Amino acid sequence: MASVIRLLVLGVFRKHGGTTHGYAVHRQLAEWKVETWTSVKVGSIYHALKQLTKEGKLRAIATEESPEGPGRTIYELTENGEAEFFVLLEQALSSFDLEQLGAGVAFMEELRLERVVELLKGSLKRARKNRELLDGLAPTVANRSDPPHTKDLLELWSGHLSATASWTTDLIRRLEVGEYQFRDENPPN
Amino acid sequence: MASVIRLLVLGVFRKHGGTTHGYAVHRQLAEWKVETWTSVKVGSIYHALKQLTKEGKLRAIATEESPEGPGRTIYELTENGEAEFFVLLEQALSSFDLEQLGAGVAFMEELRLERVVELLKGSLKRARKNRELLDGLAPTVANRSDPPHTKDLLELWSGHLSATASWTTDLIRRLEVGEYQFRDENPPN
DNA sequence: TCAACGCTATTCAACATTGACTACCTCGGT
DNA sequence: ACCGAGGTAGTCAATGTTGAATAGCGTTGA
Repeated sequence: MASVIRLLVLGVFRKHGGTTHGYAVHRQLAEWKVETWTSVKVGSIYHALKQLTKEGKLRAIATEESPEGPGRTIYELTENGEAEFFVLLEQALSSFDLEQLGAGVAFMEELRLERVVELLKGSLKRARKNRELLDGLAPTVANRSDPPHTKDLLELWSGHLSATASWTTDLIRRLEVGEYQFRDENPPN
Repeated sequence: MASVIRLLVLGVFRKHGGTTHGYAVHRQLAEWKVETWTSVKVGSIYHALKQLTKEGKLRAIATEESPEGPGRTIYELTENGEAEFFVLLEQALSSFDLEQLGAGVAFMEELRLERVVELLKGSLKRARKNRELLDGLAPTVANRSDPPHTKDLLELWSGHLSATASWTTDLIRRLEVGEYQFRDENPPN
């Protein structure tokens, strides 16, 4: 699932009014400390730009000679790209993969609050189901002390899913008590 | 870090006496339920075999016409490959990445018990340090309720590291009370 | 008997990722 | 005046990943 970088790139384009260049994306992601909660690398940004362009989700509109340093290629978000953004966003918020889920949360206010809660509850359900699956597998594998220690490994993942689930639960609670301001809400007075 | 698949492949070779073919590796990994605790895919096995061969860590010794189905290429583990296995194994047991750590644990009895405990303690220390780093970053980022919600995302990772750390702590405890049988130990009587 | 399915065993092309490299500019210090 | 560090902006080749495709063989049930 390589869609994290694509979601991030498209999200930055929206935040920047639909028009930017690679380095600005880079700076924005750095400002957001994205390296701490994903494994995206700088090089991938430019690849994503090219790939998204090839797919008609971005359009290269100019090569600006920047005052400082080399010229930059300016891209523009297309309608197709907008659509892709929302597809990826919904996917991300439905996932229980750390990076995916994180990237989704970063842009969650682009959806309606109710929709976000709905998707997160789906993610939670899936995480729990997966956890039960792992726990259910445990009796079918060999002893904990026998290599390759599948039982131990299943527990490692189970614990990880558990941690994700409680974080998500907490986030849903905060969303439901209105701790986050969404565009379509009235501010509390 | 793509080394998980390489460690797994080399590990299967050792378990199979240093000589096997791709499909056997595939079956072994399936038997170990590796898909549940890593994201390795079948296709990657064959790539790893070729790459390791190019690097002199495996040697293609024959193309056997198998009784059922197509012919299989038999590979043999070289001395170079043995060395690589131990490098990757130590790396994996020092990591706090889920897949990496898991793959390391799967083959941990190839090292001495004391060494495994030492490496796991290192991993634990690194995980804790990383967690502190994330927690230390929290005050420097914007409000939890401001996009991209970096604070929330840092907490997600912090929780994840926490879960990994307690699993590792538990494993170390079990290792230290002798719940796992290592080759160089005397069986308890 | 024979079609459909699933197992055996691998290849391949398309796509993604990475890190190193290029190259240009500014600014502060010596 | 010149050097080095660091910011700006991106390319590229090597490497890795994925899913689909290929293709032969055995089994089973209609």
